[in-house]
Amino acid sequence: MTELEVSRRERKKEETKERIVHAALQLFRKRGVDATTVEEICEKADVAKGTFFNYFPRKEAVFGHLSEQWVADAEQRLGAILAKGLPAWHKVLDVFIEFATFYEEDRELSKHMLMEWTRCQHDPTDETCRRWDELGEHVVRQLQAKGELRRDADPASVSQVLADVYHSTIMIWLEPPEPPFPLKAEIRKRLSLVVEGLAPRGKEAK
Amino acid sequence: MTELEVSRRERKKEETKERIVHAALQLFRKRGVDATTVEEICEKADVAKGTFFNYFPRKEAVFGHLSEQWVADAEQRLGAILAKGLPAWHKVLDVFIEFATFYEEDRELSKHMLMEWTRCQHDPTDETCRRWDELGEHVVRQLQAKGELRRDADPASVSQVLADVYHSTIMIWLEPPEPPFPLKAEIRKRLSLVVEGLAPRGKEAK
DNA sequence: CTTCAATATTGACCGCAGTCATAATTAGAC
DNA sequence: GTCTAATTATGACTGCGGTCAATATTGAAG
Repeated sequence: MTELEVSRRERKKEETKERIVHAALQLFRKRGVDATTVEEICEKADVAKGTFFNYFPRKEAVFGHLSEQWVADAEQRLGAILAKGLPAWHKVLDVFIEFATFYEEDRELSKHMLMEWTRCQHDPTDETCRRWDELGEHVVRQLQAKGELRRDADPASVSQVLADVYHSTIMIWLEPPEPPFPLKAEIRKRLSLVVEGLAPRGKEAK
Repeated sequence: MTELEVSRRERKKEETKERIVHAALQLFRKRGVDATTVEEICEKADVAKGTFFNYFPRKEAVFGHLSEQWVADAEQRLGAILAKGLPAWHKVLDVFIEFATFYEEDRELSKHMLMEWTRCQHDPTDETCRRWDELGEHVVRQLQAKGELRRDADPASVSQVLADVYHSTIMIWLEPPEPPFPLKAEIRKRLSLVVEGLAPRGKEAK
């Protein structure tokens, strides 16, 4: 078992993980996250309870699997946009707006997903979040290079600020029983606010 | 029992609540939040376990008590600053910077406090958070009136963006084993970034 | 095929957050 | 004082997340 192709073990492992994720998401959607027990998930995935915790440290950690795909997709798209030499900020913004479609589909699920994301956000060992950070910094640096963002601002700070504003806008939108405002418009508004700047300009300044 | 002064009942209630909060915080600090059980808290506060949940819906809800004082203090100080007719943004910033001192003192505790805050943030029935929102909007409107912020920006959005950036900067600072950067400097940097604006100015713009 | 170390699975078990039916206090009415 | 309704306290109990020691499976080496 020294080949490049994955061993049977690896395949089975992947497959089991996939089964668990599928079962979990299905139940989460139907019954809600809190009302779903790990045992129910395991029953549906046909594994023992202990097995679940071999794959995920917490019940909610299954969301991490979604985040992975998420980030991979973002890397893909943003990379493509930046590769062209054109002004890119609006295109970048559009990608994030489009991602928001997912949140609009199942608000309950999205809430828990974002909470899990927040939880992992600052864990230095979380691979997915670190990739997200890398990506953000990369994008900001590129935008700076194109002259679309102030060059004197620290890329890490800027990208974190933008990501925080993005996520917290969604969180605010998710919590109340009914959506309080059109999500995508508000995201556009707030991110633009940060990028365009808040301080008064030219003649408006006193 | 129709007087203005609080009844014995009210007093006892307040006192019990206070006892529980004190016991909880003391144990949280010593043993850590997760390692402290509700029963331990109750033993120390000399009440039964059920009583705890008469006062707080969750173990972590005791932090809400701190948030109350917090917000009251902020209302006080920011009100005073805005009452003077002078330019106020830097003073406002200073208040938040000063508040950060608390977080620097007990990082473990602060982490849980902020998580609890985040949890309540979007609950429309949470009195404390609603007051915080009010305060934020009020401050932004005042700053707009003084010409220190763009007047065309929605006060609610702006204040939420600033609050989010503030809190998430602290969260990032709190999570790793050791502080990754000087907290206060970073808060100043990021909030200024938002307020001063990110887009390139004048000759730097292409 | 047998052996063996590494890896994966299992489910009985534990600890604790949170509930709830019952009991005790309170404060006012009479 | 007694009675009563409303409020507050209580702790036995439940359900579930998460652990872990025991068991089974795997794959390679001999």
